This record gives sequence, structure tokens and C-alpha cells, in this order.
Amino acid sequence: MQKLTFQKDSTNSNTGALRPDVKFQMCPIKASMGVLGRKWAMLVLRDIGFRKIDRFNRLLESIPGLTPRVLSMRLKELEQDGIIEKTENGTIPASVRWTLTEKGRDTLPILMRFIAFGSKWYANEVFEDKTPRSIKEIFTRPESQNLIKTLYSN
Amino acid sequence: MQKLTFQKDSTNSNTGALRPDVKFQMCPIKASMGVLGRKWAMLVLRDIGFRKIDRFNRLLESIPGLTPRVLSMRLKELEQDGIIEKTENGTIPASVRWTLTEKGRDTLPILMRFIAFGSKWYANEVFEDKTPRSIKEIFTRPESQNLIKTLYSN
DNA sequence: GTGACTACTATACAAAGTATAGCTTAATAA
DNA sequence: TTATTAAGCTATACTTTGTATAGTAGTCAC
Repeated sequence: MQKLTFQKDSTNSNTGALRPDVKFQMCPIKASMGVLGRKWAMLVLRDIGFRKIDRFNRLLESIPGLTPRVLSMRLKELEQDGIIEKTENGTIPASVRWTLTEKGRDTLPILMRFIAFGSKWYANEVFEDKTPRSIKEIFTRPESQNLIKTLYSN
Repeated sequence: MQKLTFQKDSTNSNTGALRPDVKFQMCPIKASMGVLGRKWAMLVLRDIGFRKIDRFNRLLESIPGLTPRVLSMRLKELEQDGIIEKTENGTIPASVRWTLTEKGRDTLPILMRFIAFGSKWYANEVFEDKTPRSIKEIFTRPESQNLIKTLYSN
């Protein structure tokens, strides 16, 4: 467990604040929160990105509490923001499949950090044995290692 | 720009899904969303954690749109969840200061990923020159390097 | 005493999310 | 033939969450 400490910041009267060297016109966190910050958005991305659940009704089933109205709204917002895209094959009833775009795949490192955080700090709810776990303890199979490395490290 | 690809998953009929090797009783992302998923929560953490803004009225000023009612609620929720803690010095009027707990400091890697994501994909709004930037291009000063390494890499 | 600063709370309203039902098209089952 | 299922939604009403604005109490400086 690494202790996080802040270094003195010579440009900022020693408050210890982390300051960017480039001026932000808008905070990138705030910008990201626009669509990703809405309720259920992260869980929809989790299912599409990690669990490969790509159909409307399958997403509804896999996310308890999510209603069709809100799922429909989240999918539209995520699509308009370029985070996911749909593939409609021409059949009727329409068979829609959702996948991540490049931008969408770039949200997975964020999700991985949430997995790490939740597995450490909400172990009571997350694991049957209530024991906190690290990412490495959760994804141990050799097939997972490349992906974990890509999504969790630099 | 690294391309993210998924390896075939021999245990899961080749859907390419990333599956944990430990059973989740509850998804750690969902667990994390409880308090962190509410509106403004991440921005409050950003200010307390990175910008060292630790007073009620200073937080209100620094987060446009946030109202005292909601800030008061978010602070209470984050405190109850053990993410932040308050220091009240006995003076009247009470002078309250908010700091991150260990759990709170563990949210900073999540925020760093949001910074990275936003700086890459919302450059139009984030930077005056509308050019996407990486974390390394944003935090270039030697004093920042240790912190960035801790919060961004493993 | 006037105004400013501290950290809030109160009230009313608007926006966002929830619950439930229903729609359209087509394939399958009885 | 009729009903059921499944696809992906939309409609309506209601509840929760967040917004806007004003106000509170205590203390200090002027």
C-alpha cells in the first residue's frame, strides 16, 4: 500500500496543490462528467466494454434498477458523444448491437480504477469473504494480463 | 496512441469479455458509484484533493453551479463514507477545513484518469488551442513527476 | 450599527430518474 | 387461429434529486 504524499509546490505558496503547467479553459474532469457523470452511464459502459453485453434488452437485464426509458437516453447520449456506436442489421424487429468506439475504449482505464477502488474500499459488499483485493488478485489468468496492463498501467 | 484489443477468453466461448477470477457479490464499479456517482462529488474531491480548497465557501466559489444545499449534502455523504474528514477548530464562527482520508486519496487515481480522458477527448473545451494533450504534456515540472507517477501509473 | 465573513438551512421550483404499461413487427408454439 | 415471445423502444404519471434564492446565527472590522 503506497502512501500518497504531496510535494511542496514552489509556484504556489506551498499549499501542496497539484497544478497543471498548461492553462485549462475548462477542467477536463468537468468536461468528462458531461455524459459519463449521468446515472447508469458507467455501468452501461462496463457491460458493453468489459462484459460484451451489446443488446438493449440484455443491458436492461444485466443492470438491475435501470429502466428502458433511461437506458434509451443513456445510449443516445453516449452515441452522440462518440463513446459508443450502434450496428443495426436490417432485420425487423431491428437487431441493434452496441460497441465502444476508440473514445469509448479510452474510458476503460477509468473503469479499471473504479474496479480497483471498489475492490479495496467496498470489499464488504463486493466480495463474499469481505476481503479487499487488488486488481492483480482479481485478474490472475495469463489471458487477462495483457489487457490489465493496457488498461491499468500506463 | 495505443490500440486496445481484447484477447480471446477461453473460459467464455470467445466473446472477448474480461472476466474476474474471483466472484463479485456486487460489482465494485457499482459499489463505488454510490457516493462518487452523485452530481458534483468528483469536482468536490478534485478541489479538496488537488487544488487544496478546503473551506465551504471557497468550494462554492470554485465550482460554478454548485449550490450550498447540494455542497452541504455532498460533504456529509463523502464524510460518512469515509472519503473526506473535517477539522473544526473551536473558533466561532466555526472554521471548518476538509481533507481527504486515505480512502479519499485513493480516489485521486480515478480523477487522474478523468483528467487524461478529458484532456484527450474534450480538448475543444479544455484547451484554448483545442489541442489534445497527455498527462505528461500537462504536468511537466519536476516537482509534479513523483505525484503523477503515484497517481497515474501503478 | 453597518456590512462582511463563517457555514450553513429553508422554501419553492425544475430537472432527472423510476414504475408501469403499451407499441410495432415478426417469428414461433399450441 | 390465437397466443406468446422477443426485438427495441415510447408514453404517462409519479418520486427523487438538484437549482434558485433567501435567510439564519455568530463574530469581526469599521
